[in-house]
Amino acid sequence: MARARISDVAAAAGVSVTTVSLVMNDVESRISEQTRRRVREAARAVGYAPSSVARGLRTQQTRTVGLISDQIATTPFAGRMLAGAQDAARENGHLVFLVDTGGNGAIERDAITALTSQQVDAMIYACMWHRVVEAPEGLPPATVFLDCRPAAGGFRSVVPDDRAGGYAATRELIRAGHRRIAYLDTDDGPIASNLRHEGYLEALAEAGIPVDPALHVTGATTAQGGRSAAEVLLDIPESRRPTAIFCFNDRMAVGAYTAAHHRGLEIPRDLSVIGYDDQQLVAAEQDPPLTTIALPHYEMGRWAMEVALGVREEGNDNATHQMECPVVRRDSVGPPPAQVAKPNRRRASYTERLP
Amino acid sequence: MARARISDVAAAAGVSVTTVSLVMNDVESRISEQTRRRVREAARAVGYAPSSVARGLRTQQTRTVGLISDQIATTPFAGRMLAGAQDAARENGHLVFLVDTGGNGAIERDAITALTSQQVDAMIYACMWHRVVEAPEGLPPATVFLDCRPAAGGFRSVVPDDRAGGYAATRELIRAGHRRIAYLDTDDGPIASNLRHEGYLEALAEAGIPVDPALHVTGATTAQGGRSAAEVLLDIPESRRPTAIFCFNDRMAVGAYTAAHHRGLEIPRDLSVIGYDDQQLVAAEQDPPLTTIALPHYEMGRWAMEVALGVREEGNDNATHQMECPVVRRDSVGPPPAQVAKPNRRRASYTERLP
DNA sequence: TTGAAAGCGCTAACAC
DNA sequence: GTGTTAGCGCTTTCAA
Repeated sequence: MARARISDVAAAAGVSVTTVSLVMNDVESRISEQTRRRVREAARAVGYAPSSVARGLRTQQTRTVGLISDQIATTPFAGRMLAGAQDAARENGHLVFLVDTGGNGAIERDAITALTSQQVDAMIYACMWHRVVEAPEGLPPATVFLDCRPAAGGFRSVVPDDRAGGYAATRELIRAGHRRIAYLDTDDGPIASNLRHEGYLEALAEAGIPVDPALHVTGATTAQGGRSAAEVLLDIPESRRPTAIFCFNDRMAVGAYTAAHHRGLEIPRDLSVIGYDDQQLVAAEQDPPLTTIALPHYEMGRWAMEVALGVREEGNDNATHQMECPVVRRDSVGPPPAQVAKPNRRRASYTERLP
Repeated sequence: MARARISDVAAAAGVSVTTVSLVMNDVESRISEQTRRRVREAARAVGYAPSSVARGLRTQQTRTVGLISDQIATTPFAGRMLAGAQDAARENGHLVFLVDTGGNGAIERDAITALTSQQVDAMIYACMWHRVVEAPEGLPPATVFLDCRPAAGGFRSVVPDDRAGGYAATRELIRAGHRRIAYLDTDDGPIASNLRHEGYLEALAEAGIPVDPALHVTGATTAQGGRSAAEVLLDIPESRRPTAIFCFNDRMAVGAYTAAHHRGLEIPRDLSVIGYDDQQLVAAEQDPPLTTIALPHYEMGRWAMEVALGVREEGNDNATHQMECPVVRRDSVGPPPAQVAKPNRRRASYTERLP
């Protein structure tokens, strides 16, 4: 059976289409309560669902948003970001078109064309990790960049505050009593790498801890990469060896765990470790559960959508919004082992961050 | 500046809108090559992008698909499934509306209404793990169920062949020489749990291996759950202790690793382990990398989309399509340790499955 | 080989 | 309080 049209409802209720339209859209109250009821009943009776397509054509507003992302498939981060964007879209009565380009330029161009043809009300351009990107041609100027920043500016964008995150991670270790703190960095070149390093240096400087270049090592952003880099650190003679390692991400932190275990070092008794990302199914499942810095993916997704839909006022059309990365305390950070003497057996107990 | 309309192109090219429409849609070749060129040039000149909304209203085909899923945020599986669906949609010129309901019934109902109003050409109802579900009201009959099966039937659906997967996993261990093979199951009650168990029993029976109830243990589907359950298995006196463990999923297998390591058992020398899911950032990153059974998420996503769009013919509108779960060989399966005597130091080398 | 015109289902300006 | 009608931008039938 074919879709019911507004005229079917009008006929069934014995009114005009105008009346039906007015009732369905809750416009003014110039319609009598009795008529409203009759219309609504008729609509239900004929199984009427208004056509968003016809409405979109008429009003030139589709109540849809386009979300272009480079990779949803290969990173498990995507979920939270999409969830935030989705929730905000739903709360504002919008549906989202999701297009995953896999980083392919041709697909990206086609996606922009297709979404433009669909006359989406707003567009979001998302990356799955913090990056600086060339803004592709054809994006509407109101596009919001999510977890990335357009190289030439000109768009609103939201990214994590990696510098503050690096600072917070290092502060966390300093506060636990550490002075020989390593930064297990990556050489894969993400923009976050430098930013977190800056935060690390800032926290060190603030605490009056001299920088030891030997404590800055690098590796690939994998468990294996983290393990190799951690081994370099643990090879340092004990007097100068780090008592705590701040890892670029959770995966590398897992590698640091492995390296430590292979030398009989127990975490956090002999070595404190802090990660970054708060990656689901990774950070919390380690033994001991990994203290880490969370990327505010959900919040960034929500922010981007709200700004894109215009429900959140953001003054500058050309500004990058930085979002805080909170510390998630678990059990991989404790006080440093007692100097020179026997290792200190006391084990700090940290509790999981409350929601 | 406002969108260019088809009439703008017509005016610019000095032809009628009919001609422009015909050219833009590559209909017949009744238009002279010269006119075609003129039209295309004019379209480019005025920056014309046809309105899918107007076209959708006219043709009653929107070239959009609705994909409703219960959870994209909380499982890292989603990505591959979405990627498969996306790719198939794109290849067929369709855009996908993604709605994540978080399992909330009210949101689900609203989503179905919204997608119906958008007049999507097809609909997919996806779960993030293999389940039997109550089909919600209002789904079009042509909806395809992805990674789940409607309890009452009546829809096409695609799910992983968990029974065959359990069989394959167990076969893999039998072929490596094991006879005392445990099934580290879950008591969280997913439908896959029983199916994989059936496959396990079938492989055992086929090989003439008697079933030892002590080798069937259960736990929560987490690393911690896997660890506790594995400890029960490893507490069994060595003569009857399993030499291989088939784990319900990769996370539980990680727990089995931990339990083994805490007893000084080396994998795969002293104990072989096989997982399920081939979960990214988990299976491959273990030490040693975990041999596992892959869930065909990408393929299922693609299958569902192709069937939904009608580009793949599937006879029965009421049939459940089962998809193979391939073995992914890594390094956690080897021959059983030599009986009674000293452990066999030989270590089997398996190579990663080629793409 | 090309064009005129109807109409997809809805909203909103205007008339009553 | 309610109804008539034009028109959103396109496709497609029919006529030339």
